[in-house]
Amino acid sequence: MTTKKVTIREVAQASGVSIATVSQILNGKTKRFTPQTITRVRAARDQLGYEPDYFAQRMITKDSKTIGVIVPDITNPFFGQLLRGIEAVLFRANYITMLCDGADDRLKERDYLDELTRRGVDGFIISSAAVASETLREKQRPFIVLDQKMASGTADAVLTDDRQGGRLAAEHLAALGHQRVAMVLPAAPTANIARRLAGFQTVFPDALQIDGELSKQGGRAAAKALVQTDATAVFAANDEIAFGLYLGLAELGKRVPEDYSVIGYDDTEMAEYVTPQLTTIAQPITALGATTAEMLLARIAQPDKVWEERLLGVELVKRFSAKPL
Amino acid sequence: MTTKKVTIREVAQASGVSIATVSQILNGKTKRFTPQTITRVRAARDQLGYEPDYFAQRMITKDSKTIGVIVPDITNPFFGQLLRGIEAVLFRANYITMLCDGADDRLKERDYLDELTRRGVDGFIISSAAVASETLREKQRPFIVLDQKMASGTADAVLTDDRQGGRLAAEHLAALGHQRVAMVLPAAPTANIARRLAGFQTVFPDALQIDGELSKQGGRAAAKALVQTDATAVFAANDEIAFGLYLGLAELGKRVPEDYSVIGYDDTEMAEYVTPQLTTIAQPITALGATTAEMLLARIAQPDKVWEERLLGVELVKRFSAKPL
DNA sequence: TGCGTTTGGTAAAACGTTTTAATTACACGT
DNA sequence: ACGTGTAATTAAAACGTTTTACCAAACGCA
Repeated sequence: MTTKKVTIREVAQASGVSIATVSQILNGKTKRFTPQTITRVRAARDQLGYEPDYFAQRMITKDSKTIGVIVPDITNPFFGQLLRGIEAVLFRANYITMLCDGADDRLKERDYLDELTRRGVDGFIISSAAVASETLREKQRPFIVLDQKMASGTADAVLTDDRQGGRLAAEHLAALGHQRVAMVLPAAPTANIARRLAGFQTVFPDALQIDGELSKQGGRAAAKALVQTDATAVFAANDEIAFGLYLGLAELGKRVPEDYSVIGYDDTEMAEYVTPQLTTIAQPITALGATTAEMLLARIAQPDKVWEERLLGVELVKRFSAKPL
Repeated sequence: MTTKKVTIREVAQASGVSIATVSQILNGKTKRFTPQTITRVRAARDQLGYEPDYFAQRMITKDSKTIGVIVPDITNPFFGQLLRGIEAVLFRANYITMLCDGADDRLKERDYLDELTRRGVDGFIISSAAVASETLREKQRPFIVLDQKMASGTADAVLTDDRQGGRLAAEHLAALGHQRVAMVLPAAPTANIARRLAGFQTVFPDALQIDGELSKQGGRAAAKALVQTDATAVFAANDEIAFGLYLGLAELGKRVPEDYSVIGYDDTEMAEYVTPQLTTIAQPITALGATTAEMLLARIAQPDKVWEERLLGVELVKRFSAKPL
């Protein structure tokens, strides 16, 4: 706090021109100036170590070079990987990402939304179902919603083919000879989870549904309900639940895959490291993040272009948690 | 973008007072005004939906109510949990946290540091070893460094008792009858990892050291080196490595804990869900984050208080990945 | 009445930029 | 000598607050 800030005025002084000149030259509007002045100004800038004051700049040009990202649970490695993708492209475009962990708290997410708006973020990436699209729209900022289809034709969106993912899981189980199957998913599923279920039901119209939060704990608890049924295979709404199932089932003396085949969803890194290695539906997590960020940037650059919607594919990766009946 | 911003001037107009009055009242400096004007102003504020412009405010009062947090790898669940702790207390204090994923890239971390400084963050929480304390100091901002002891008496720090953690792991292994043991850790360990090693060597002065990055991949690769030795037990520098070891060992036809006892470090959530459940040294991860944030806030409130250093305890949690020889 | 003191409030400066319209200087053609 | 055009630069407004010093009116009191 000891060294005081060097201002544009001092640079102007040092190079013997007006502050308007300095501002323009340093912002690349170099057309109208003579080579000498240009070098003179730049030299002064370097020599004094001048950095334009961020807030003063923002007062004029209202953009902030900042994107707000809201995720529901930063503790879930899925979002860690997703953020990698988002953040990488944003950083390359010189944007700073403001990460907000909603912690599954609707109110908190709202607060964040308000505060970030006040702070003039240039756009939002919403990866949580908890924020309604109207709320978002009234903020009058570009936003893109991830993995959560909203009223279409009214916002950008990037989706993965959840329906296909659900079907893939079901088909694999069916091919393995399973007839009685269950899916564990939250009691109030978000749109994307619901689509996974729908896809699953394409093959198993009367699959059992077991309640379970989207977390390891949720899966662990769901195991108790599972063993009461006559199902021989489970489809977990995400990998975290599947991991929970592993433990919950073990606690009840059941083995995977001998007693229960289980299929996860996401293909998070850990899926490969768990025993037995988890058969799961792979989403291109990092690519998902990257694509999202790119689309938002495109929207910011060109606010009036037509709404775009992108669908990314998924695939089944067979490992060892599902076996023939 | 259609509705234009409502400014303090309009509020003043609406309540028939000057903008100075509005500003003061709305900032709680309510002492000098009559109850009626106060209510009148507040009413106008509410009625017009006035929100002070963030950037204009920041131009005057230089604080930004923002903390920059830099982590080396957001993909590692340890940092997810840590962030939970940090973010929760910051949010409660009305601070926004700007999360930056260093992605193990020194240069990127530097860039972030520069940019955040320019944007006037009120302080930094550094959880990565890659940024040097001098670099940090020259930013002239309060900062606190986590789990990484720097030149002491010159910055705040919160540490966990890594040395004790290392010793605990070693003692457990010794009690189980192991004599030949190894530790896997990065070739260029950071200060905290080095302390774990030192503690471990307290009991096993000539423990083998196997190179391995702090990731699942790192552990997986290290397994190959491990099986070349005559060690019967491994101490992994963190849980991620331990998980990697599980897989790597399995790929080589070895079983845990029958062939190798393994002990992890961190007690991340996953430790309980893996099979066999991982014996590990528990750090109070979320508390660690919370404490750090609190200390930084305290420093910001009172920049000249004496440097503080806090040491948090660790404990051994026995599960099933280490067994008697 | 006169005078210091409190009360309630405001004018104006300051924060550090960007941007627009104006100004100067000069060359050129007639 | 005079307009005309153009190239280089700048003065000044604007952005929306907070803060400080000052002011007028009312009050207390001998």
